[in-house]
Amino acid sequence: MGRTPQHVTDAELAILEVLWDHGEQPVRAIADRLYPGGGASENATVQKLCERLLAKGCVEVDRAVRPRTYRAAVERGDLIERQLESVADRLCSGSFLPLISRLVDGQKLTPEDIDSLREQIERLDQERGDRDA
Amino acid sequence: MGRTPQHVTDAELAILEVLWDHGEQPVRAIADRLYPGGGASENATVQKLCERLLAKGCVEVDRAVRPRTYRAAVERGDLIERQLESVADRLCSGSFLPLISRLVDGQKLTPEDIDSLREQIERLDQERGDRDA
DNA sequence: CGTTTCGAAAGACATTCTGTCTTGGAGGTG
DNA sequence: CACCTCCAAGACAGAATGTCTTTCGAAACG
Repeated sequence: MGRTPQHVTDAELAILEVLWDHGEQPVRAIADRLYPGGGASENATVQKLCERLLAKGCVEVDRAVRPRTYRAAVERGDLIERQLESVADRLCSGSFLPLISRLVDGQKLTPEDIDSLREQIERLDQERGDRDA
Repeated sequence: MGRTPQHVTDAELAILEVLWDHGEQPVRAIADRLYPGGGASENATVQKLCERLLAKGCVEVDRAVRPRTYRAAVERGDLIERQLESVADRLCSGSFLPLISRLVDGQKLTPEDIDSLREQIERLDQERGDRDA
């Protein structure tokens, strides 16, 4: 339902960061973190952003408790994947290999990253071998 | 100079696609491809988009020839890299490993992609070995 | 029970971005 | 010079984005 991979804006992302890092909490608490010393209008801003995130399926709300609490309904990795899909669709006809190739060939990865990547590949190869065998 | 990694919009990307696929050409020719049967206003639209791409450093213009020609100043891979950097900055504090992990672990890669990727890694390892030795 | 405080929801608002179109003028061509 | 193409600048509407105000209902408190 409502799997709507819409774009998450910067201000909305800030909300999600708080929810990811500190868990479920009411609007007020989120606002206190994002706008220390903020007043009523900042609360309303956070409220509006939470509503938009709700419409995008990125957060869920618990209407049972009195100050209603919001919690993230997507993980960081989900958003990463959405964005990567968007890049692949726009620039590579949906293919992901050009993305990876670019990362590997550029100086974007540390030696540790490369190591980790190689292990991941080997693991994948192994799984594939198991299936084929 | 003016290395301005600004966001390239969809309409601008369409211009770049034409330049990538068919090389340097004047506004008129680009418009004919994007708006077959289009009139003067479509030309102006393409003209405006080319100006914006120019401001973003994504195209260059040859002012010597009479109908001035535009050519791409960035490659597809450059844009891919920009976008990946943007995703990494927004969602992973600039780190690229989470992006790769997500790509490899998800079902986003075909077996052929995996093969290609493994070769790329081996090539990198070899270069690294040569340097270290 | 009346009031008073608080949170929720809706909407108003200014700003920016995006795609499109119009205008005015420069620069060749005949 | 008359003409025609092209370029540059800007006008424009619609959407997105971040912020704020207003309103309403429900809970808390006397």
